[in-house]
Amino acid sequence: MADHTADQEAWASALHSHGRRVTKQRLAVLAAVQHNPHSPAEGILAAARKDLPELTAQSVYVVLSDLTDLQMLRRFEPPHSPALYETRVGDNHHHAVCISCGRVEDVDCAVGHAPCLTPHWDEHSKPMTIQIADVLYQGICQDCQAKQQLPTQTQVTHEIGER
Amino acid sequence: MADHTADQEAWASALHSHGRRVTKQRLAVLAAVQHNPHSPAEGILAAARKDLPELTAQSVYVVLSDLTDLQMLRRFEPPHSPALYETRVGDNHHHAVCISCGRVEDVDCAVGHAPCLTPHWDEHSKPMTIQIADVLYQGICQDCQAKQQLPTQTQVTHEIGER
DNA sequence: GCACTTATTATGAGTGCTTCACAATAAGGC
DNA sequence: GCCTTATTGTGAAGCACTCATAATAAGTGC
Repeated sequence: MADHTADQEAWASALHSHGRRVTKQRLAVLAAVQHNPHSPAEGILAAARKDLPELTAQSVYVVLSDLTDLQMLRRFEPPHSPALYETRVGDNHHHAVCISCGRVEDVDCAVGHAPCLTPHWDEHSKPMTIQIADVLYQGICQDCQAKQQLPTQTQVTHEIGER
Repeated sequence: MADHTADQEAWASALHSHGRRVTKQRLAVLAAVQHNPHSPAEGILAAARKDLPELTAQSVYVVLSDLTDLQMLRRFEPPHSPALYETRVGDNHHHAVCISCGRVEDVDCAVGHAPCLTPHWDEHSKPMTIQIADVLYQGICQDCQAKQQLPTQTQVTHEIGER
């Protein structure tokens, strides 16, 4: 696995290069996102508080937004879910979400750089200059598929569900 | 353009076939979405109230959710924006949003049926059975591009902006 | 056409996620 | 170590949406 100290130093220099101060709150948030990819703000807060109990939810929101703007974090908003954050940035990868349990998996970008797809404009629309193409895959994960096979009486489908 | 009466009759029979009653509220919402594609619930409410002033916001939310579940409407959730609705369903088309003004354009599906893309799973992730691939294109529309050329002193960029 | 049953809508309050305004704190340059 | 200003904490507010319940009206049978 990655070396904690190395991560911290890399983050510190990245923060410096963006003119940001290196605070324990920012480092705690970055470490929490690193170790809990695809987590919502609330989950980041809980994880970061293990190292820094006095951290507040509002600080987490501020830090997450700022670091996302700086491209040090990436925000991802699945339908019917709060925003999720990850440290994997700059590779334009995509996401697959399970419509049954909400689990998120990374999917490599087929092309490897943005935009990875070129739109086919229909005749009535005005073309835009595309910068990014985000692909959201929706399906059923292996675990949920297995659960759906068994239950004849039990019927324990969707834990979070699509609502 | 489309014939209003024909639309109404088509919607009425579709509602019947789903076991729903044909109410003026549902027809007003459908007509409002038809004439204002990519509008949020609030916009649908405003449009529908021109025909049906006593319609309430809560009813619009209920009707939109129900019709979306029935696949008579499609819901689309751009980042930092409330959900948008459209009557174009069943063709798995995609969307392009302008990051400057928020304008939305339809983009035909590259392949024409869902899923239109097959993910390349990275070695650490557990593959899912994919049912839908939604592509979200983000870029700058022609109008905003034109605005960004001119202003040297004026600097009137982003009206809604990415925040 | 008229009453009746039940889906649908209106009313009003409430929830989750996120942001805002301002005061308290602390990072980094001198 | 001190000072300036970014950053964080505190408390409240906002938006989009949902929930619970009562009032209304669509569609059915007579």
